Amino acid sequence: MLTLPYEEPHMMCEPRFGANYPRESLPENEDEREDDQDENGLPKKRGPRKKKPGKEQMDRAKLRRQEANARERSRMHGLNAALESLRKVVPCYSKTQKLSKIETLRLAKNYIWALSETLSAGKRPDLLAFVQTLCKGLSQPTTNLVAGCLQLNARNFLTDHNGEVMFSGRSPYDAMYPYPGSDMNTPPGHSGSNLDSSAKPFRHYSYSSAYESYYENPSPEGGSPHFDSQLSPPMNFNGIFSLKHDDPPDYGKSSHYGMRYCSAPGRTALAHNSMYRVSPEARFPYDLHVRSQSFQAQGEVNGSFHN
DNA sequence: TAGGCCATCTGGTCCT
DNA sequence: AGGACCAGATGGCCTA
Repeated sequence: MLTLPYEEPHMMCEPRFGANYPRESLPENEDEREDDQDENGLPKKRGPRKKKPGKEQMDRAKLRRQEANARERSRMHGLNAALESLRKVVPCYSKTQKLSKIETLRLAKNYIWALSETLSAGKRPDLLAFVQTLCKGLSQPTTNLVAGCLQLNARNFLTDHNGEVMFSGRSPYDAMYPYPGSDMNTPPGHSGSNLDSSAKPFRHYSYSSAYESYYENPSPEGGSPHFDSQLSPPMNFNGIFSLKHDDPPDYGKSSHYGMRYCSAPGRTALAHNSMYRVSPEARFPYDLHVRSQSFQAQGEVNGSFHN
């Protein structure tokens, strides 16, 4: 049903008028419309003539419409807030380069799916498959973003001359985002940061701790992992590359891709299982071919999902 | 400049 | 009757 909107443009509280109707082309007053024709110029059907609303009803209708608009705005703001919180728990969160709404939903769906697959498989997942699942159906830029996260993180994932995984120190993001209530493995001089956190919007992703908790306490009695952080999903993959040896001098400059940071209060218990203090062979939840694999991840992901 | 994304307005529908 | 939810329409902003 097409009816004229209630408000005149000058009556609108909002700067913009919902422009379904080209108001300039409409008569100023509904009374001025041709009574014998409908909006298509066709003769109107006869019937009981509608009683014209009085001024009081019109005012009331205006008020109700304005209230409905305000409610709708508020509802959409709530929806956006929920979406923003969702952005924070999917990989590659950035304050500065936000995923679009649709991409956020897609990535979240893929993320849940990938994690579910991992859990149901009950074994260490394959990185590439995980990333491919993560990127399924995403746009090219978002795929690049996700794959870029991996690639950047992989720069900090080192192996020694035997091909063994080396863990050294904190990740740049540990330095950038001081871990609340924890100085675990904090080398002297690493507690602070000379980097402006506002310029490092991406959160550090941690995969291992939650994963370890899950697999080290397989029985329900053993207690489920404490994922009591609002912003931390149960499991994150990107963080597997967050291990650091040397900070690249251009770290954070050459790319804004980053890693998830599980730093919310309440994560301390998990942090004691952190990747930084475990043997990679014994604890690291991932296949250790990730280094070579990850460097081709972006291309393979792109190839897999965008052809 | 075209296209993508977004906020907003709006009327319709459903539910309480 | 009124609120929540939804989808369509439109214009603004930004970027390639």
